[in-house]
Amino acid sequence: MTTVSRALNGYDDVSETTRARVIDAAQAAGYRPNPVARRLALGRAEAIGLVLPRSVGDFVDPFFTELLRGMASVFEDANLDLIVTAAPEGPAELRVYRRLVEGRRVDGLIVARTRSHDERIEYLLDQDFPFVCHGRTGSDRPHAYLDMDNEGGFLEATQRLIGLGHRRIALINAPMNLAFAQARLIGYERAHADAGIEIDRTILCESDLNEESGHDIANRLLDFDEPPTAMLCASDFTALGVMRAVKARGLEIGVDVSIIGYDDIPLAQYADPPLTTMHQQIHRGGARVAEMLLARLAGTPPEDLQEVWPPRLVSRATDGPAKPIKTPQEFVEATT
Amino acid sequence: MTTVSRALNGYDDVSETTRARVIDAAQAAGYRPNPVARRLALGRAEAIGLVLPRSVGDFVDPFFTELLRGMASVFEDANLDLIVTAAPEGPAELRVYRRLVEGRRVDGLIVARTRSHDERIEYLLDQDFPFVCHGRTGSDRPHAYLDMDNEGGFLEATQRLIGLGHRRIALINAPMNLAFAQARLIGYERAHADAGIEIDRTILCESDLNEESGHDIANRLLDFDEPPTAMLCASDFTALGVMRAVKARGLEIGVDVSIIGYDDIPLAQYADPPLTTMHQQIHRGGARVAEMLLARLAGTPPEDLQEVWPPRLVSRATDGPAKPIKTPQEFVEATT
DNA sequence: CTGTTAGCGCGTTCAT
DNA sequence: ATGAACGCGCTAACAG
Repeated sequence: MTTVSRALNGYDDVSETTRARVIDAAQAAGYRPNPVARRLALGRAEAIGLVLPRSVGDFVDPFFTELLRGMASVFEDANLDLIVTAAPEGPAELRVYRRLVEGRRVDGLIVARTRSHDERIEYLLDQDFPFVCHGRTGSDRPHAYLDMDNEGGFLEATQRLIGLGHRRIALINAPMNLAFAQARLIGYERAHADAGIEIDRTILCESDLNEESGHDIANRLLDFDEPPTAMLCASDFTALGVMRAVKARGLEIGVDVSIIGYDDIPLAQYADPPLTTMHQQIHRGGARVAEMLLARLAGTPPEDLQEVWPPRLVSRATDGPAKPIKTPQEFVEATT
Repeated sequence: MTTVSRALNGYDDVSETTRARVIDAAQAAGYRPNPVARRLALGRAEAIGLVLPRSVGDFVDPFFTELLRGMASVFEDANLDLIVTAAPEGPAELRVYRRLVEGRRVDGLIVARTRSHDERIEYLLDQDFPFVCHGRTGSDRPHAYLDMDNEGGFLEATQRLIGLGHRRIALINAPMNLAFAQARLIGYERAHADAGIEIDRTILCESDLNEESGHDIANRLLDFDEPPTAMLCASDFTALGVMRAVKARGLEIGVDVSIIGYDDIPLAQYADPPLTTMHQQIHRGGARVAEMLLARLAGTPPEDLQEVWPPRLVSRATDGPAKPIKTPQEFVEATT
């Protein structure tokens, strides 16, 4: 019985012939070690947890399935179960984390949708519990994360618009409690600072990451005396809403108003006109986060598990050169 | 020690005062029963499995997150872990099921995206393993399921189009190996039979449930000598692709061509024009499936766990009366 | 009503 | 290189 365990778990103090014999016998008898007994003996849960966050407009977020799929196969290969729970933001959320951690139900956690001040992360750090974030957070204590370079992405997108001559670029950001929203604002600001352009704070907005919200905000912006000539959106869904508002006013997208989205959802390339946006590899990101957690559990210090992936600008047809702004003088000339 | 277990697990052979004392002490000491030890003693996994299927165009499926969320809270309240894995269709998929079932990693399973002939279901029935399907399948052996009434939904949608005077209604269905695709075809056929309308099989198509596929199929249909006056789509994404193709030809949606989608994705109401489609409550469905599995584990026979929910037609602006078909005679009169 | 004892099925010391 | 005995932390059967 002992030998069986040692053979199956690949110990080196068992002869190869014996091992082969054991494996054959196990195969023939259809024997599978009971994972629960194994877990009790080892004192490990052999499971990883992921808590699905619920925030506004989350239905529109096709990412979690993709993220899950990316992670699932990695964990499966490592013989770890992936346990998924759900919790709304707030005290209930932390209770779920406590149950998982203090109930020793999981050996590690993936924290998704990080917030700039994130109590979940502070809690896990306090408990010295292994985890990897998908996204960054404000905490200065070392921890593992994989994040997209939101700052760089918005820097690039903003620079592109500035390069096209735009000077009034609205930012339709995500809710500012989300860490990536802050990063994006910084990228946006940096591009302006580098170009020596002053930002009009009245055209900085927060959206709920869905179509309707983008539509409403765009309408508000277009009502301004001096509306923005370009709008930089936090998600493609937001951008689609913006496009709808712009079209409804008879303005031409990419000519009268330039629009850039974020995420590169499959629909983006089929929008009318096709949407310029930033692409990121969700599936591969999920797999990588899982691998990082494996490394963390194997002892790699968190400082060595910090990655930032660049998004890729996908240039399509919703952005174009800024219309030269007419001076009052020119305006008179043009209309007479 | 025994008393502790009995008190905490709510047995009735322990005095209330003792129970209170035990609970207080447990609270004070921060004691949490070790779930792994409990599982070993009970011989249960206290976990439920869900295998994410991967098929064509799945990225566009925003449902799984919603479905997961619906299930997760129910299982959490029942102290069951929800274990999520992923597998592509095929032999690998069945291996994942085997690992879960034969490795005693879960007490029950949710089977999503059922196929008309579904080996997963046959396997689970053979093993006499508890499970609930989200969707139906061709098996005649009794098993638990929650399904949307796809047949009724497409019956209703088709009847609506027929009522509007349409006689050439294209069906842009999902891949026919999926059970719901077959049900939808039947609903479509029944509506035609009831109205005494012959179906032209050349306008029956299969799409990949995404925008691009809908676009391509619509273009093919519109090239016909006698193109359909209405198109019934398997998903809203498909319908959006159809709309794009129709618009590109300068045809007016809801006038020249009527379109009905399926799913009522959030974007549907903001499409141009707003999309008529069928709505279903994914989140509540997920919760219900979870409850049904709980009942199944508690001993309810599968025959008593079969539910079919009606989808709801959401009438918006992509469908309208069929243009009266001109006879050659009328055509001559109209053009002279 | 409550305490004692055995056993769930592994992994792992310690002998051999 | 292998086998015997113990323990992981809990629940359940059995006494008291």
